[in-house]
Amino acid sequence: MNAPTSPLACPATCHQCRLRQTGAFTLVTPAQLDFIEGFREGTVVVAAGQALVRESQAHAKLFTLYAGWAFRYKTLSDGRRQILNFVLPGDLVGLQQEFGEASSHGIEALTDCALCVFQNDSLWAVFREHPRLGYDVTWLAAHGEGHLDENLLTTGRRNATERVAMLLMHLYRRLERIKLVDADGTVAFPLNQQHIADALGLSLVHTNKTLRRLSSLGLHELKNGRLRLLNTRALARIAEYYDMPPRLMPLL
Amino acid sequence: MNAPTSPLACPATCHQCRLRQTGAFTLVTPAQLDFIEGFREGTVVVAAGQALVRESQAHAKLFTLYAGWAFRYKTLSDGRRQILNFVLPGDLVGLQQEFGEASSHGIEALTDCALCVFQNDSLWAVFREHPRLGYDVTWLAAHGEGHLDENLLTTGRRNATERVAMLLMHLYRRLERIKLVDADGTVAFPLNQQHIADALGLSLVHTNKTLRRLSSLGLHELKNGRLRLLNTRALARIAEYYDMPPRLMPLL
DNA sequence: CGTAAACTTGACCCTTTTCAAAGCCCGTGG
DNA sequence: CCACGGGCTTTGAAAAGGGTCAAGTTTACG
Repeated sequence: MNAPTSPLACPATCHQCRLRQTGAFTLVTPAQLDFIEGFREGTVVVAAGQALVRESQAHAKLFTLYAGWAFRYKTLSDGRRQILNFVLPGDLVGLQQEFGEASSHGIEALTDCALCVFQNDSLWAVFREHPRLGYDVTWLAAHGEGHLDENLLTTGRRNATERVAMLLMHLYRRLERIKLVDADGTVAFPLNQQHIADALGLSLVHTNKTLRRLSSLGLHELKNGRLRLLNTRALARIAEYYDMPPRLMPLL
Repeated sequence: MNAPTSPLACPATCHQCRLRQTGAFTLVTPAQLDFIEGFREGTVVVAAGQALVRESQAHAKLFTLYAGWAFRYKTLSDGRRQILNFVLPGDLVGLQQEFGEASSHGIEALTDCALCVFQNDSLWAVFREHPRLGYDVTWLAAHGEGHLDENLLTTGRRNATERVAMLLMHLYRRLERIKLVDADGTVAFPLNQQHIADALGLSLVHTNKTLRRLSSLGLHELKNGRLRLLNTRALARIAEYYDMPPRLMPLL
């Protein structure tokens, strides 16, 4: 079993949270921050490849990813898998289980992950005692729906080239917001081609060929687990990706 | 212009709401019901084919569909359209716009619709004054995400037959919950094949052929705008549709 | 009745899938 | 230091599921 190798673990207190320093998140009052910290039940580190939530699991925890990548997915009985969305630092996950939707999805750590776990069964307390935070949770849920809408358009109506372009643009922009783009313009990109295929509703082989075509056209470069976009104009045009001005997001 | 023809308009007060009598929704206290009614800004009737929300519209209203069918969709510049989900009576819509997600989708009335419109900009008041209702809104948002997850699995990984079977089962079950199935086992089914195609990420022609195949196998019957499922076992098996025991849903 | 919209069907084409096999990268162990 | 093996990527070739085109046919309705 591979133990997680020095993953940026969550800081002891929310006051030191790296994420809040990125400028991507809404400001909170000290009182709210204290409350959030109290609501936090603990922090966990999970190794790459491990399940954060199993696909049938009825009552999973609510948590915010602090560092690393994860993904939500569903599978059919014969093994076909659809990745629903990627979970990046700052994302709140587990609302659906919180409300007892057993239907559900699995969540798997793509890289070593650090996460802040919240108390089970006390989400209601958040709403009761800090309506503002409840409102924020709803904001996040609505925002997550927006991502799913986009992914649905992608798998339902875009062709292979457009799908790949969309994925690259979308992930890159999300990483950019939380200041995960390196000075040299590259970002860590831990997905393998199977993940990309499963996220886009394509086969592995066709994903490979499409990826290859885009990179040979000079649109992107993907090596050593790092992604660099070489022609964002073209990628955005192909994908019809319109990035709205980045808005501040709530962070629990 | 076709004026809406006697569509079950919303009752004057929420106390007479037909939906609350279906047993599908959670009970609310009289105080909460009064609050909801106060939060309701008015009721509107919209004719089939009209837009409830235009696709670029920045600040749309929040509303609950009272009667009729609608659907949320997104389109690409060349006209390809993806239907994201169908909106049935009791569904709350517009959260995303409420939070200023301009990205967004359009919503179109599929049949004549009656809806309860809530006050703009005062969703926050709901959370502040009735945390319980805020919690319910979040529940609904999470539940909606569950639907999108399922649709994403469908368009991403199911084949044409499975997709159609899924759509029929899913809609039928939803209608069943809100007591819209007739005594003879049929339900009103206002979708045309183009809608089905757009929801499933298929072409019109292929949708037709698939639908035809399923009905000639005796799995369903679709005529005069009414749907009857003749072999739910088979349909459920094909689609891998597992309906969880119906849970009570909040209703605003 | 006549017209338009919606549904059907057949034929052909193309994107994507499936199958198969190499090649590559890297960590492990002899 | 090098052989071995496993995961991931690349390629080629063939098959298929689904898309596109082009007519019909039926149904809804004014």
